[in-house]
Amino acid sequence: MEKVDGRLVRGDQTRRAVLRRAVDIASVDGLEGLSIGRLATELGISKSGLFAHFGSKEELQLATIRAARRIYADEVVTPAFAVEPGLERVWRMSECWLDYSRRRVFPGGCFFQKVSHEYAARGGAVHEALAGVHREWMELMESVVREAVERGELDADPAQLAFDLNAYYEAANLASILHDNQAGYDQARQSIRTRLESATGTTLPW
Amino acid sequence: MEKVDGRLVRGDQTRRAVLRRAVDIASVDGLEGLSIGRLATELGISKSGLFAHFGSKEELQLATIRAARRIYADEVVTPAFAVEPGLERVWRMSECWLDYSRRRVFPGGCFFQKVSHEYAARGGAVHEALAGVHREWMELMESVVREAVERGELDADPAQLAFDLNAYYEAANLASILHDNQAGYDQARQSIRTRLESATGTTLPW
DNA sequence: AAACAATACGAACGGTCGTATTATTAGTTT
DNA sequence: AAACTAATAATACGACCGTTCGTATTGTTT
Repeated sequence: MEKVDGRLVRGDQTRRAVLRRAVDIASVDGLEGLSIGRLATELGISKSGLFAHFGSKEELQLATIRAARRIYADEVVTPAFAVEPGLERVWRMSECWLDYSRRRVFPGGCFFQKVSHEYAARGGAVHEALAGVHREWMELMESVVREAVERGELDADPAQLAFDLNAYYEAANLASILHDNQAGYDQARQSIRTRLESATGTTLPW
Repeated sequence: MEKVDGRLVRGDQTRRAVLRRAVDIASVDGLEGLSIGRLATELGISKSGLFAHFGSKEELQLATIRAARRIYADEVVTPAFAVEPGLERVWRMSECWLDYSRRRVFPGGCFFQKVSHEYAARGGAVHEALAGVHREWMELMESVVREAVERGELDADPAQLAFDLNAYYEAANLASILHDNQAGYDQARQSIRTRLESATGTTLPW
């Protein structure tokens, strides 16, 4: 079944609703804390009916990761790619990331930071999926930086600068959740600006 | 009972063994994944006997945090304070931190990074304890940086530099666990060096 | 030796977990 | 309207969770 000329049918609607709730829960309580019974209760559906959509907890977790990745792409990557490649895009991506965290697109802050730490030291398919997303993201950042370098707008090692920027993002995200304030975002913004200005030799126009 | 002229007595020995194992488990599986039954089985003691030492799961978690804090102090703070205050100590603390992570003092990497993310978005005493340790650590870093600034060995905003350094540490720690390699440590070391050199105007002697 | 506290134990509690099996409802097709 | 299929629900299972209880063992104090 799945789809009928673009319209969603019953099963897929449910699946969507489940995953939308799942990413929110997991961003707060993790992919382990995401329990099938709880998810079903919160959505007002039966545990067994929900379970049938995924077949196993691990499949639910993997589907949740894919759903979160789509949201992340929409909220961070797409808007950054709306501006020209180069330094401006590097800056924009940083702004988008901090905004994505600050706006609490996921109520527990960045979904991937949360669950990556949860599964960092464990084996299994969930770990592999998260390691893959992390690699993918770092490579994306690196390529965005590299475009700026190739255009002569930045003098830096792309991998190194991507590492630094990502480190600022994550530190800000954790601090803001842990202490429930915004101070980390301002510090990160300042660090990003300083880091980019020292790699351009000029003052950023933003 | 507790102690007899410095010698540990039975109960305290058990408590120590429990907590030593608890920090290791929690660094991999979190403070939630740290279950009393599992802990007891691994140590070859009874679940109820172990439980009696703490009275509640939350108390066990809080005691585990305190135990981890002692280890962290021994492994990171104390060796850094063995050298003179100032720039050298800033550098040494960075080296100690990366080494603490790399040596896997806790098998899952930095205990506090792991469990801070676990409890960042939740309420309760465990969250408060972890937020407190985080604040304490950031203030310590800041004061170490400030000493270097006051001696004229560094030109920087202490809070800002502490934020950056801590961000590099944590990014390296996560990358190394998630991808099971050392690349993040080299990148962090490079970032720290560059950051400090740009704040001194000179080349670091290390 | 008697009394007392500290420590550890096994068994059991009510709950929740993920999962499997079986039944029922709803939607589409003929 | 009947037949078929996809989607949801009901029920049950064993495993493990944190916690409580009663009891045995050990060590200290009197």
